[in-house]
Amino acid sequence: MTSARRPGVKRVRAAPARRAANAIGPRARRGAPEDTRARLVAAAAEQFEVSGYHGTDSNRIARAAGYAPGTFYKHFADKTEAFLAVYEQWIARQWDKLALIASDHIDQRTKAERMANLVVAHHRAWPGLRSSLRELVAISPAVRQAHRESRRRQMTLMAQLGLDDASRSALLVLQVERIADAIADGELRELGIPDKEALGWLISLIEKRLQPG
Amino acid sequence: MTSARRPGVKRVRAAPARRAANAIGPRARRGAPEDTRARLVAAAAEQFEVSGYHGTDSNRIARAAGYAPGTFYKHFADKTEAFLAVYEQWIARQWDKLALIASDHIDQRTKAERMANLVVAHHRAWPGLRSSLRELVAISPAVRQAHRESRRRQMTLMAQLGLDDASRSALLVLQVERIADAIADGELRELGIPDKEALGWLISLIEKRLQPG
Amino acid sequence: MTSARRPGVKRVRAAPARRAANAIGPRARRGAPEDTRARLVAAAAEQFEVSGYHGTDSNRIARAAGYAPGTFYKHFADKTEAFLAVYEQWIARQWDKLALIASDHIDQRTKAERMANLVVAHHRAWPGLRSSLRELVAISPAVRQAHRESRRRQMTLMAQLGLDDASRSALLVLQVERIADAIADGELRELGIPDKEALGWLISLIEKRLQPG
Amino acid sequence: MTSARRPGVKRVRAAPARRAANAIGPRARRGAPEDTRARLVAAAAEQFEVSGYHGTDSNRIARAAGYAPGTFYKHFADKTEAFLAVYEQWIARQWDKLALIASDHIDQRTKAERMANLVVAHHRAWPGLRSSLRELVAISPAVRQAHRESRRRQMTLMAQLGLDDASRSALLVLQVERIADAIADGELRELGIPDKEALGWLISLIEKRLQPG
DNA sequence: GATGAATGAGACTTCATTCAT
DNA sequence: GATGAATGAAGTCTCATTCAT
Repeated sequence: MTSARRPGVKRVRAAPARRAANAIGPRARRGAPEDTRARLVAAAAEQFEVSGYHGTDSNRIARAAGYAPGTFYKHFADKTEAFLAVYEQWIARQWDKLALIASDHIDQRTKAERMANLVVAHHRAWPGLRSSLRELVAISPAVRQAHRESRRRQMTLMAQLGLDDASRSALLVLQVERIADAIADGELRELGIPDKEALGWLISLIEKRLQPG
Repeated sequence: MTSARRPGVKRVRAAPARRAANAIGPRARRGAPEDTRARLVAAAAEQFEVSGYHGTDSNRIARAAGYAPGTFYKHFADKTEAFLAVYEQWIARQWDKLALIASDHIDQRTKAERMANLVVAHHRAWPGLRSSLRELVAISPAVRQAHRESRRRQMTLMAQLGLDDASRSALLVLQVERIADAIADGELRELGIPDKEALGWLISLIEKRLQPG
Repeated sequence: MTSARRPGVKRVRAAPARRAANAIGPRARRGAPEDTRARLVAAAAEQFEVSGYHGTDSNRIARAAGYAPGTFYKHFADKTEAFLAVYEQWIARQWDKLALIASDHIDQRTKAERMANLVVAHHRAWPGLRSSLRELVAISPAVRQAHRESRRRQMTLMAQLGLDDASRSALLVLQVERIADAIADGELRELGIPDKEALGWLISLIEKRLQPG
Repeated sequence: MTSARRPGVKRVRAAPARRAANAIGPRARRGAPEDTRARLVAAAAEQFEVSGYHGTDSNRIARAAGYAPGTFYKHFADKTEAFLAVYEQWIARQWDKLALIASDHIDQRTKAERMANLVVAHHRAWPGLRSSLRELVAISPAVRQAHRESRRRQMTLMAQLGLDDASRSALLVLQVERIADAIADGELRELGIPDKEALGWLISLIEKRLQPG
């Protein structure tokens, strides 16, 4: 499941795919704009994941989604906006699932386990996306702002999950995110720490916060 | 009917101007290659820090160092190689200072404080560099490998500082680095955690590891 | 202390001017890709002819055809590919005309005369192209291979023209080509041999082959 | 002895050879200027042969000869001049040997054989050089002029060898050169004509001219 | 005479973005 | 709404040539 990355910073991409009508993705149907947009976002997510933000070009995203280059710009003002859309979908999906687990009637320990596993799986599936996000947060004001807003929403959600101490919640979010990234990147493994150990650490962090007290 | 040809094979180039019109940096002195390289590395560090890896171009680095574009490529095979050089210098400087503190005859608490402050200061001074590094580690095999090797050297150093548990040392390095990044990025501040608190956390992490036991 | 960053990821590009200031060729019409390609090939042929392969740059070819630099690379992977296209068109045109003459109901002598004149005229019109071709055949595997394949097709054509002895046909092709080149280059003239004499030689070479027996 | 060529027009050269003191060739001794020049010419011949005129850079020639880049320009005004020097040496050597054979007291047939073999061997040893020459003759006035002068000298030599019909001598030179090139290039082989047959043709061409009659 | 660090014009190529159809 | 041909600024890298030492 580890995604293929381009071998260097130098462009070495999948061959430009010069198919007949240069159709790359599934044949696009003329249809509801939301569908088109959804297909574009999905294609963008995949391309960003595989090649990174800078290694992905908007024409390829469009083609991968089954559209022509122009269509991309009918739905996004520019490439950054597409990245933002991808990020928002990514994070929304994670929090939807987290909320679902939170609302389950199971014991705190199991909840913590499921949450930790969910987050780690989510990060592991999109390491390239995560890494592009971190870079863009540092470099693009638009992405940075979106990131902040997303964080704020997370805080609200955590409050709804019953965590009243904002400062500690913040710390939790940050720690969980960072550790999940490290697991996904394989950094911990390389340092001799088995994923299981790191996961255990994650679980206990979450559990501690879940139990009011 | 014989077609006109260009006057010769010689490309008529303007004689290398005494002083480039678009020179940006300080006048370059002709000198030892190490000096030139050092100036280029310094300029590259600054440019990468300010504009990120992808936002920096090699010509600008050269000009900022006071040289012409070609000079850059006399010292680095490509932009990645220059980034690597910057990274290596960055990390070497940090660890030199850390080693110095470690060898000081002061109590553990003070040592931990100084170390934490040093690392945080170092990260705070170069947040853009850090962020580019993280992206390149994810995308460029060359950078990833260099990063790994650097980590291995750090482990060796930590062992020399008297930390015998490799696994825990690894965890320490990772945690410290991540927290320092978070402080430098302002992520913690944004989440309502004052830098001071995070710094305190860092110090206690280090201190715990310093005291054998 | 947070360092200044560039305003965004978006590279602020000037909007594509309605009509490029440095447009050289005729106004390009948006149209069928084949037309664009044809114009590019024609422009490339002219440029290669005038300045030689190494003296021609792809941007100039594009501009001469009435397009922007990028358009060139929509149609050719690189400069070599463009050269190949030019060569193929060049040779196809010659052989089309030769086949036409061959199918004429005229006596052998007249046929030989027309063929010789045609070939010489064709070489005389493109001496620079011929000379670049010879260099590239020696240096570029791609061009060399194309050249060989073209030769093979010529052999087939000659067989269709009624020449059954392959080895002698081969010799004929080579001799004709070489002599035509020499006439076009003016080498023979410089050595005191009038073009007419060389042409006569060419004609008799062809005539001898045309008459079975 | 067939020389390796670069795989395409795209630069793919032997690795830049970053040896310690970037010495590539034999250690150069400070000595008579003629020796230095001779070494440079020899190195240039080899480089041009292997990489072609445009694929060879003057710095590499200098290094290959054991000198620094600047030294190259102490001996040649530019790259073309170096190529000219190589060409002149190449042709002088051939004609020296031809003159030697001519003055031998052997029968005409043996003379013709030796001459043909000599010329073919000479061309076979330097196909890359020949091919660069042909291109430069077409493109560079300086090389073209040198080529013409060399031809004129050849005519004089042929007259001294006892060939009084200038026009026929000219034709002989041209034919011999062209056929030798074709053999060296492997063009005839590719067309199914064994080198031996072509060589036989060459011999009889020469023999016919040698015998006054 | 030799050195070699430095030069800088310019070649090739990419890709985000536009707009006429 | 979709298309896709076209755009052109800009980035990476090369190499013939110079000149201070």
